[in-house]
Formats: sequence, structure tokens, C-alpha cells
Amino acid sequence: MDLSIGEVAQRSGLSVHALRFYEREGLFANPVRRLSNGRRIYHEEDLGWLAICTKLRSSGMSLAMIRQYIELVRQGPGNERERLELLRRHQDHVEAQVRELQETLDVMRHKVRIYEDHVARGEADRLWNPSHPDAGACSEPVDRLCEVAPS
Amino acid sequence: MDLSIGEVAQRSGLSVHALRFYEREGLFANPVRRLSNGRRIYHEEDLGWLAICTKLRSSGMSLAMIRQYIELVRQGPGNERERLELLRRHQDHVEAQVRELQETLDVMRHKVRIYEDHVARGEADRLWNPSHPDAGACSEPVDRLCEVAPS
DNA sequence: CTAGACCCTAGAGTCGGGTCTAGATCAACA
DNA sequence: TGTTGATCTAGACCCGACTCTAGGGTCTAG
Repeated sequence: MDLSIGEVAQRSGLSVHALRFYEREGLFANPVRRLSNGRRIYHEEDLGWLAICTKLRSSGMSLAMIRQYIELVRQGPGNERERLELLRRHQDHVEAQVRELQETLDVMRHKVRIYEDHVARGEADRLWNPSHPDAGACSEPVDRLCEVAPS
Repeated sequence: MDLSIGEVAQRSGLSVHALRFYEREGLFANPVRRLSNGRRIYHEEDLGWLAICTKLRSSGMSLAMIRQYIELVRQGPGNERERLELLRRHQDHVEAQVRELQETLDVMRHKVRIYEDHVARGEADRLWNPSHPDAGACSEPVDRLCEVAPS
């Protein structure tokens, strides 16, 4: 069940360019083999790894860190502690990201709700306009727009 | 209560370079005023906006999208629906990110737990080694390493 | 009066992560 | 047989978001 680079691209969602690039960057667990004519052959398991890779990437792990991990794997047994440490570090990192995003969501939801209210009431014209000539008492100052805390 | 660019940099966590860059990119709600000698003066409310800006950035909103938003604000009232739409779009985006990160976390926790188990049991040497000469029955194939689903 | 801290502009450089191009090879089909 | 279409390599290019440099001004303290 050999796969061409095109098939792998389709099934992994990465471009053929990206696949070649990843290979150059040493991101494959097992070196990509070639047909006698030089063309790459991949296998199902490469797709599995690419799926993980993609997840790691989309969670902000750099290619450099992925390479580090896969290098440890290629070195074989004996460095499990290091692998574990690396994984834990990224896990912490992702957890921190989630917390940050949740905070941002609080802010966003707050702002969205306020806009919804005012748009719904049709009062929108008199609000949220820091520099309108008519600003006066009715419009909110810029720092209203900029409030950070959702409460 | 005027603030110099240096003070704003300190208090916002952005570099003076970044502040000038943001200004060029049109990311300030109200245009940054200058002293007669050309130096920028900022105010407290700019810090508020910068704090939001930073949150938006760290949640993956591009400078281009932030500029779009702030341009709507500068245009004054009448475009609240557009602002709302823009905010909602980003909110959806952040929510999707959180879901993705949660999935990634499932994978990571799973892998971490397995590594912990095996490191703890001191059996680590016989596992996780796709290419070791000794591989045989004891070691896990690469696709074990690459499993995606945590269950 | 001068040193040092801070600021200015325009524009070049950097970095990560790809993406694309040129020029060549090769297989299959009409 | 010639034309697709997929692949190959090396290396150039791109984009976003800064970051830094050069060359200069300004302010304050000693």
C-alpha cells in the first residue's frame, strides 16, 4: 500500500510542497523512501504521524520542537524522560493558551452582547462614536470602547 | 496626564518600535498627537485600547482585521452591524481554536500518561522504539507512536 | 557645555513557515 | 509519437509581524 506524494497531500491536507519541506526539515519519523526513479513513497503510518504533526502545529508547536521530538524518537529507547519533558512543556503551553483564549472570549462576548443590545434597540446611532461631532453626553468615550474587563 | 512612547511601551508591554509600527498601520482609535517637537503623546485610554489590541492579537486576530474594526469605529455611528459581525466572526474563530486545542490536549495527555507509566515502570527501554535493532515483539510500531485518538 | 537618555524618520533586516518557479524526468494514453 | 500530468531538485520568493539601524534632534543634569 504505497502512497505517492500527491495522495499523501490530498489525504493529509498538506501541500506537496509542504511535504517536501517537512522532509527537508527532518520531521518524518522514518526517512521517506524512494522508488528507483527517485519518487517518494509513503505509507499509511506516515499519515498517522502527519495527523499528529498537524495537530501539534496548529496548537503552536514550532517545527523546531517537533523536529527535536522526532529526533529523540529516532534515537531509540533511553531518552523517554526527555520526550516526556518535551511533551509536558508543550502541554503546559497549550493549557496556558486555552486560558488566555477563554479570557479573550469573555471580553469578546461582553462586547458582542453590548453591541447586540444597542443594535437591537435601534439606539446604535448615539453610541460608540468617540469622535462624532455630535458626541457630547450621549456617546461613549473611547475608553468605554476599550474596556478590558468584561464585568 | 500625557504619556511618552517609552512609558506606553513599558506599561503596555509592547516595544516602542511596535508602537510606532502599530501607528503606521492605523491601529489607533484616535490618531496619536504630537508635541511641538514631534514627539508622540499618548493618554490612559490608549493603554486601554492597547490592552484589548494585545488580547485580540494573542487570540490570533490579524493586524488587518484589527485595523478594519478600528476604521469602523473611526467612521462613527451607523456601522454597528458591521462591527458586530466582525466581532462575532472573531469570536467564532476563537471558539473553534479552543475546541481544537482541547482536542490536542486530549492527545497530549494521553501520550504523556503513557510515557509516564512506562518511565515509572522502568520498562521504557523496551518500548517506543520504532527502528531499534531489538525491535521485535516488544517494541511498538511507529503507528503506535502516531496514534491520533486518545482513547 | 557636554554627556546621556530619550525621541524622531525612513527604510532595511529577520524569522517562521511555507509557496512557487524553472528546468528536467518519466509514465500512460490517444 | 506526442501530449498530458505527476514528479523531481535547487533555490528564489512571499507574508505577517515585528525589530533594528543609521543618522539626526531635543532635554536635562552636572
